[in-house]
Amino acid sequence: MNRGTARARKPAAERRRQIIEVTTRLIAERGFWGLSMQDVADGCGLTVPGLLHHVGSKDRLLLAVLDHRDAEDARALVAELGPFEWPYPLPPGVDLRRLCAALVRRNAAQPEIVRLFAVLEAESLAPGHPAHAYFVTRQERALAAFTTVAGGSGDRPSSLARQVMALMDGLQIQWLRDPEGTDLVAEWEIAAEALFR
Amino acid sequence: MNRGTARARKPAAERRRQIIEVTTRLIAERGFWGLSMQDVADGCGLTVPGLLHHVGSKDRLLLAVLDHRDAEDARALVAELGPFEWPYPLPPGVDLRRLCAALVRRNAAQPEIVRLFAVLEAESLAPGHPAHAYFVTRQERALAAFTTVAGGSGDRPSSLARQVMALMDGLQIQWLRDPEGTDLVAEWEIAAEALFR
DNA sequence: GTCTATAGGACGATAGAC
DNA sequence: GTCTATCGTCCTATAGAC
Repeated sequence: MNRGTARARKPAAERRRQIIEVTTRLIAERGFWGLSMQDVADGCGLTVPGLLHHVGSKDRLLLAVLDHRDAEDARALVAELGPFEWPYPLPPGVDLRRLCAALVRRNAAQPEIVRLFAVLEAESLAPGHPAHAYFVTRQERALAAFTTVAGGSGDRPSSLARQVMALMDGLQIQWLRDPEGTDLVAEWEIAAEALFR
Repeated sequence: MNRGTARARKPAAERRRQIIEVTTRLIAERGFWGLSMQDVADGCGLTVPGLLHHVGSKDRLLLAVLDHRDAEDARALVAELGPFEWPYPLPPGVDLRRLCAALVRRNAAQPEIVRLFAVLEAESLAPGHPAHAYFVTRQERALAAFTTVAGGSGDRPSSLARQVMALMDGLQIQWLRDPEGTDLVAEWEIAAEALFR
C-alpha cells in the first residue's frame, strides 16, 4: 500500500528525533557494524535516501546518537545533583558513593541504553571504528572526574575510580545477559559495601 | 602474481589452524558482524569457496574459534593448577584469589584474545547472535564455579563471584582502550586487596 | 583441497525530479 | 522533505571442474 504515493512529511526536528530513537534501538541490538541504513529507514517509514538527507552518512548518524545520549544524561544528572558541567568534570562536593548509586538506579531503568553503550564500548576498541575517539575521550574524562571525587577516600583515588567504573560496567553486562537472575541495584550495593569500606 | 595457478595445498588440520588464527585476529578487530569471509580468505591465501570448504559457514567458523579458545585455556590452566575439568567446574581446593591472579596475568600477555572476548561478549547479548547461547552458558558456568570456590570467603559467595567477574572484565576494557596508561596486573592486585579483605 | 563462475542480495551513497 | 533510479561495491553461499 501507499506505493508511489507521498509519505508523511514531518518537520526536520521531529524526524531527527525519530531517527535517533530508532537507531538507538537498532545499535543496541546489532552494534554499529551490524546496523543497516535500510533498517533504520524502514523503522522510520522512510527510504534510505530520505534518511540520508537528514543525517548525511552512517558515521555521522552514530555520532548524532551519542551526542543525544550525552545531552539526555546531562539533563537527568543535573536534575538529580544540581547544575554542573557535562560530560564531566563533576562538582567537587559530590559524594562518589551516592553518585554511583544514582547512576546505577538510572541505568537499571533503561536496559536498552545500557546495552547501546556496552556494545559500542567494545566495538569501538578498534582504532578504525567511527566512535573510537569518542570512547577514548569518554574514558579519560570519566577516570579524571571520578578520581577527583574519590580524592578523600584513600591513598589511591585513581584506582578506586577505576574499580568503580569497572564494577559498574561488568555488573551491567551480567545483568543484561540474565536480567531475571540479576538484581543490578542490589548487587551494586553489596559491591559498593566492599569497595568503599 | 600467481593468478590462475594453483595455490599451496595444505593438510586440512594445518589449514584449519591457520583459518582459526586469522579469524581470531579479525573478530577481535571488527566483531562478528564486521567480519567478512573475504578478509579471512585473503588472510589465509585462499578464495572464499576454498575457505568455506573447511568451515562450512560463517556461523560455524565463529563457533570453531570459540571451541579452540576453550581448548587452549584448558591447556594453560591445567598446566598451572593441575588437572581438572574445563570449562568449569573448578577443583574444590583452589584459592579464588590465586586463581584470579593467574587468569589476569595470563590475560595481560594476550590482549588480542581478551579483546576477542570483550567484543563478542557485548555483541552476543542480542538473542539472534550466533554466539548468544555460548555466552549465556559461559556466564552461568563461570558464576557457579566462582561461587563454589568463593564459598568460605564471606556470607554472599555468589556476590563475591559476580564482583570478581565484573572487575576483571571492566578493568580489561579500560586496559584495552589505553594499554600504555593502564597496568592491568597492578590494578587487579589493588582491587583484589579491597574485594578479598 | 582448491579453484572459477555465478547466483542472488544487501550495502552506503549520489543525482536529480517533485 | 521525500522520492525514484542508479552506481559500484561488498556479501555469503552453491555448483561443478580439476
